[in-house]
Amino acid sequence: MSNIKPSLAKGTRDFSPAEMVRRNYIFDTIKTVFRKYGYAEIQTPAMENLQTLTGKYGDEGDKLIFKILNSGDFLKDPKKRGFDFAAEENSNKLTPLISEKALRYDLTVPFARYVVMHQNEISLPFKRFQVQPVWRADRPQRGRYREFYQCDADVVGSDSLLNEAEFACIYDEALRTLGLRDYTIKLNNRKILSGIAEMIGKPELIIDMTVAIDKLDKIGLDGVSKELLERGFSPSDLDMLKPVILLQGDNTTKLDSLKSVLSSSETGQKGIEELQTVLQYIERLQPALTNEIVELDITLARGLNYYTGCIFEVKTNEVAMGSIGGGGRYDDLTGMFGLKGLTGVGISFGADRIYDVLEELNLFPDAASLGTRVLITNFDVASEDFALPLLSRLRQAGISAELYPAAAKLKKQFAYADAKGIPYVLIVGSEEIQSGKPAVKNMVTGEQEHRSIVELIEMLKGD
RNA sequence: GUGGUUUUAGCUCAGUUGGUUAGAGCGCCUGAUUGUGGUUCAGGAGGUCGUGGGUUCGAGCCCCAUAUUCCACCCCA
Repeated sequence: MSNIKPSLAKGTRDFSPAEMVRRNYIFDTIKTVFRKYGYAEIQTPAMENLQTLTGKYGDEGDKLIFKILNSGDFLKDPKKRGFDFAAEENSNKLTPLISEKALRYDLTVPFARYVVMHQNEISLPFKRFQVQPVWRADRPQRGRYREFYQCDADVVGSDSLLNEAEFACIYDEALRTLGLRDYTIKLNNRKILSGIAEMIGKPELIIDMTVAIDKLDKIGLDGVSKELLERGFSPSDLDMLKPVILLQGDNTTKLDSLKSVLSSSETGQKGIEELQTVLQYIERLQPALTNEIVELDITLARGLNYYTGCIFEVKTNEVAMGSIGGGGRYDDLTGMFGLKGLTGVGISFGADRIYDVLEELNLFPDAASLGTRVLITNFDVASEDFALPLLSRLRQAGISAELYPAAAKLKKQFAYADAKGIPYVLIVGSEEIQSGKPAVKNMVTGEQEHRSIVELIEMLKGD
């Protein structure tokens, strides 16, 4: 066995016990809110058939899918089919011959596959949530990993805009429960963007238009104008676009101005109506949300091309960080798997980014109450004999307890408790065994006193 | 995929134009304290300088390749 230096695969991370406590706190909070709104959890495999995933995320996305090499002699198949290694310029045509499986790239496409495969068992509307890792062969950066967790909630088979409104509430409730105080839930509608493109008379350039104006807060109006010109828009198009992009005021004001600007576009009007309905629903569900936190943002485009209606994006205003969540409606979610006419709408929380935000704002609750509550020190065989039944009694009472596994020096045992953040240490030496009252030391205050076992259990339970 | 950047002790980082034996803080271990952590004091261990080549009398420092970290694009959670 050669001496290999241990290292992590690029863009992946280990999670220590302390980190897991915090990550689970985030996951549990989000899951609890999902359940509260009627979403049920599912899981799908880490790997899917490559065919299931390719072509769903665009050319860029396909490149970022982690493929799994076939087992055995994976070159056998291309050889048998007469694959001409010398003639092919790149490996694209070889890929399907040597790889049949890939790691999931997101949770939405596997969910669509799930719905189609289980259509006879599920009843519509079907509301599911899913918290699992996804993998992307992207170049890692801060807040950007090759393995990261998505927390998705989607509903299929309901075109009601109540779903959209409830997602805004879910975002609000989860983020508020996690301790965030200043965040914005941005809302837009793909139909409005289509309407704008129609208005200019260049509906075919909608993707180019949205990609460019999505960058407004990043590169400013001048940057956006420059990019629009590069992408095939004329200066007169820009004159028509500018007032729309720079729309100011509260949500009602924005919608009113859009109504007149997009009066010629049926699609645009539809989008405005949808947003109005969503905002009305939110107002009745959670009046504090409207205008305070939910903000209509025409420049919000999001990369995914399959959104057809409402689009969400959530940003925190307390820390400089990319979006911590996003989502939207996609008509015909399952069409790619042969099940037509099913509409879906969903959102996603970026748990890894939320972690960074909570850490920066110091919002994680004290982890001390979650680990071992009490450590029993170990002197010798006699003290072990006394400690073992006590250990069981403590655990039966629901108290997380440990006996130090060796008769090490007390100094070492105390240092262990200290390093692990265990708040109480029991000392059971010969005196304590005789009296039946262990000494209990509070590691925070340093106080130490003798307690009967009954008193001890009461104290540790109540605390 | 494009351009830059980082890598030296367990961790965070110094290290002069290329020149003896590569340093600090924190952490770790031992003792002061045979029944007491966190504070204090004394002592100690720990480094193929990311990896592989090259230049040189001599390389942590210069050159090439490669991996890795972080950053800006592209894109995205």
